[in-house]
Amino acid sequence: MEELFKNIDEISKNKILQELEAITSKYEKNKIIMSSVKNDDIICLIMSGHIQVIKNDANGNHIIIEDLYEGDIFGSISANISSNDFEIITKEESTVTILELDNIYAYNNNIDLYNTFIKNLIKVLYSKIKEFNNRIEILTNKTIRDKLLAYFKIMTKNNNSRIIYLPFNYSDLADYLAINRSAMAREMKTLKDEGLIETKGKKIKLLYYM
Amino acid sequence: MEELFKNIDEISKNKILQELEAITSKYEKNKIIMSSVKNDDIICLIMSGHIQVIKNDANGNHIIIEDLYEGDIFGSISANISSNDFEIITKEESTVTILELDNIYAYNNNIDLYNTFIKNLIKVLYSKIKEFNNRIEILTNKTIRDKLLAYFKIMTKNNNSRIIYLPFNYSDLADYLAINRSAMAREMKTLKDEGLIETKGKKIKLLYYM
DNA sequence: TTACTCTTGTTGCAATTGCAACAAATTAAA
DNA sequence: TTTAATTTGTTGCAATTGCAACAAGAGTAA
Repeated sequence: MEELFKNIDEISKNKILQELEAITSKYEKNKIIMSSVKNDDIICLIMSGHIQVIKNDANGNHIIIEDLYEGDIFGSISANISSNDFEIITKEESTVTILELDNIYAYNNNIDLYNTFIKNLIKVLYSKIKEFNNRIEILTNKTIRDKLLAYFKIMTKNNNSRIIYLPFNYSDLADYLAINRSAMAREMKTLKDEGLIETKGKKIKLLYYM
Repeated sequence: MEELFKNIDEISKNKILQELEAITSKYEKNKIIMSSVKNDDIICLIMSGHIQVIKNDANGNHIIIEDLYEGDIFGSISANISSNDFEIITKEESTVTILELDNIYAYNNNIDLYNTFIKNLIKVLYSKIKEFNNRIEILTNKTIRDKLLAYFKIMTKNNNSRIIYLPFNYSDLADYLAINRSAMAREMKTLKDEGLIETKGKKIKLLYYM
């Protein structure tokens, strides 16, 4: 079960969702999600599936802002997601639940249950912040090489292993790092030639010390 | 009063801080803050002053990760802040309070007070996420021009005005956008020459429609 | 197997950016 | 006010990156 409902049984979970007037929707693969919620301050929780938040800019760049799986959240959070050039796309059939923050604040029944839920929510928000911090650390590097190395470093730290299994293909990785795919491929080759990494498909082995 | 203690009077605030075993420290201007807290999951709240989280990389780049004022939070949040190349620097004399998440979870007295505090905390975390989302939107642009325009767009949205007062100098702005200062100055000149903006010191007036 | 689609590797070239260095302007301090 | 320190503007040049185009490879479905 997702982190947000940790230590909460199925019945209580449904009760909370109902009392918070949560809206759950199911989407087929490769569909663009449109929110019908007017309120800006919402939390969208992925109950199942795989979703990406994408930014398409005027130059035809296709950037992966977030790559999300079960238990992850995203928001209208970015006041920007409502903007034209953002898209939320299902990469697999997915189920999404939308919670309005105002309802969460207003909620007052069932103190014990509420407390558990709220604490879980804080954990979820906190880890989102951590994740974004990592993302920012990567993106603030000026060169492609440094972005790649920063990405490797964070993956290594998260998985406690010097062998990285990319969660997406190289084209998507470039979109995630906001760099040009072929320029990235060129730099990957340099890293290999210098003996810093070895790759086999989506498996990358780091050969240097950090 | 900061958002975190909204609707909480001074006495109750101190009570909460005490019960959460919060540690408050005061720092002179231009000091590097070192945390003595071992725990990774902490929330550092700026009670007063001005603080920057800085990343210095091997190439001598000096990046402003966060620019923070009273009421803002930062964390060891980035698992990276403990890392060598991160620095937390006071730009003015500042007071910082460190809260451990575990203590917040464990807290159980005084339900009403706790509830108010927790809801405030959720708001604070949520707005941090929004802020980071904006930051990521800016940083994922490939060109300096697009980074500047994205920055202007967000500033315009936040302040609901097409006149922007930069919160820092141009050198720091470049560090914040993770771009080279002189290359940024060059691009600013181009924007001016094209009649898209007018500047006077730290005041920037947008002349185009979005 | 064959045909088709999607992903990856590679390359030359143009555009953008970083870097360094210095002058001009502004701000702060004595 | 005078001096010193910091910030801003500018430029040429080198390095990096984006872009486009295409070949090679991998994966899928018929």
